[in-house]
Amino acid sequence: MNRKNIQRVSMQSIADAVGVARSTVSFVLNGKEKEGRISEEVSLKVRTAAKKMNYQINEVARGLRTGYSNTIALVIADVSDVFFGTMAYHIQEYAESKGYALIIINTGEKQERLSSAFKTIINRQVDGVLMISVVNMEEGKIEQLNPGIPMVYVDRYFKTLTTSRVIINNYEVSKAATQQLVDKGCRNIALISFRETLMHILDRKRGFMDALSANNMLDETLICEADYRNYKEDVVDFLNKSMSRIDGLFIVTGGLSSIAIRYMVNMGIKLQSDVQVIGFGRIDVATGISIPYVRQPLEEICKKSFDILLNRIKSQDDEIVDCVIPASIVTDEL
Amino acid sequence: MNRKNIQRVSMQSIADAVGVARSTVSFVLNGKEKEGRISEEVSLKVRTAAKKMNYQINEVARGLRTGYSNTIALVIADVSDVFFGTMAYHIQEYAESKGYALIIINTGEKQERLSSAFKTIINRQVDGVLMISVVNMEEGKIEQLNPGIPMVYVDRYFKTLTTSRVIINNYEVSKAATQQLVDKGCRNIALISFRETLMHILDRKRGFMDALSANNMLDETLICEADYRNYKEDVVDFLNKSMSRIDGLFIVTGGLSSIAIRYMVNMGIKLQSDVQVIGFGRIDVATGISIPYVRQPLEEICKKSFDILLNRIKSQDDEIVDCVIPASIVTDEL
DNA sequence: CTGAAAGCGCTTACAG
DNA sequence: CTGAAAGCGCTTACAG
Repeated sequence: MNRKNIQRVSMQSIADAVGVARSTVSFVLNGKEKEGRISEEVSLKVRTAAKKMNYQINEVARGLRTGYSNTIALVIADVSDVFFGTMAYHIQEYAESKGYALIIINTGEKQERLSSAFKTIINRQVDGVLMISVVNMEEGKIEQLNPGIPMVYVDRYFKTLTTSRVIINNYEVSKAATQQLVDKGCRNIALISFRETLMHILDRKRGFMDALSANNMLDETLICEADYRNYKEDVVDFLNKSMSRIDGLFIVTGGLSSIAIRYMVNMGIKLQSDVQVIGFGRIDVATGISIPYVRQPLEEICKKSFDILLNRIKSQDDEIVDCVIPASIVTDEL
Repeated sequence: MNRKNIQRVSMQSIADAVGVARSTVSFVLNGKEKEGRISEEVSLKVRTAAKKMNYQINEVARGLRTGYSNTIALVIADVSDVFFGTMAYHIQEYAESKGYALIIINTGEKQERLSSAFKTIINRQVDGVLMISVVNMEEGKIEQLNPGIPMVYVDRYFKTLTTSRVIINNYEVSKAATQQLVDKGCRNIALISFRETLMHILDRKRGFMDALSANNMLDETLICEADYRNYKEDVVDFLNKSMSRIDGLFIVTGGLSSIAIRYMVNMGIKLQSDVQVIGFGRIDVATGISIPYVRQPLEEICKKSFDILLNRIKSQDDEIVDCVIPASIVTDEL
């Protein structure tokens, strides 16, 4: 049974109204008058009729015919997280401006949900995927999870996987941030990070360690690598144990920063005097003190990712683009 | 030019492999063996082949044929906001479990973007819309913006518009929250709200005012109605002017709470001793003090909204459902 | 019990 | 310069 309650105007109805073939309507409305060798006059008539009848193309029909749905998918752990949500926002805005709809798929960081995501993506003829992959992925499995359509990895990436990607200069900015703690006079600097196989986390850790090694200050007992399934407890445990020895703290993600700073505020620790902190991403915590952080240019990352993806979709070449966008260390006004 | 690089298995290829008509395949794979009067034996062969060949239905083709895309849209101000992002998360999860994909459309609270949203929705044969409408909508305009497909208003609603909706008990819970401030001994209780035509905001204000009137405590000069385009400044201005006179504060949204609490923390005001606060939505601010708030049961709201929408899509009846889900006042542990 | 056929609304190679 | 026709991958009323 077809959906009868919605009567839409099709190219055929315009063709009937104007008195031409529907192929003519299609050529005109797609701006291919040249290709169809349609006269100025007919062209104008079609346009006018289409506007008057308020024609809206049926993307589903076009999609079936052309193989392109003008839809892209964003695969993400959890849109309700500010970091991911902000990416989703920028991507949707930009995609819309380019005529694309955005399907969002949450994975909850679960590997098995990636394959169901790809099923959806294939079923719906999604044209391309912006992928923020899943935590602690087994290296071998990633390659298999290739839907065979254009895909760009955003923010997170894998060493062994050669796909286009857009990331920030994780190593360099982390090294600089750590050095900044040293420059402020910290001598016992801790790292709060994840136990992870994702490269961006490893790069941040490497930046931290190289900076401290260069200053002969590395103390491996001051490195906390939380388990992502249990990171709140892990961070709190670490701080309970080590806080008294720490005068500087580098934290590699926004989620971890929230936890650590909440803890310190609750414990009455004086931020930026008892202990200097630098986090990743704006600290969304009203401490009454401004805390420097690594600012990731999310809008730029999203637009760049989309551009690369779109180019890949349209040109069908298989060139792999590896784009690094520099992040900077900033301190917001209160 | 068709997309040749992806070779997918169609019902036809299964039909060829098994040696039946593709209509038979369709009946079997849709669980309509009865309707197509297909034998057990053929049915089994088809299923086995489909599994072996890893058949994935083409939803675009089915959509064109049936008129249903198995896609719903969430229209929202801004996914990067925690409140909206959390809704998006729950809706996507639930929709996926029911076989639906979720398209997200941000409006940025702009009226004109609603009509472009509806264009997308129509173009893509979206089956239904979960609508979190736009701020300060002109009443007359809402009715016109009807895409003619099933729609459920979520959280926000209009007085004059009769559509299905899922909301919380804004009036009652706000009255109770305000009364709670009175019970704690506050005598100069302020309201921070928006200058708005949306009913949920008006209801919250009404709850506040009725509670204070009943206690003979209403002071209209302690009501701040911020302009949403400029709400941060408006809130700060109000607090600058009135903070000294206030011992209780009721704040009607999470966004406003953030601003107000940040301000107070920065000014060194002692929360819950200098001034008692109750907000809407969890206070995402590490103050070292736990602040009570109105907890909106977002997952429940989202599921209920989706259920109502789905029912409307499937049954095609025009019954209007008006669902009120009770919110509660809670205080989280630190 | 099963298959051929029409049709959803497009696009585009082809014929005239 | 323009139109008839095929086909994208499905669903389903219909004929046998």
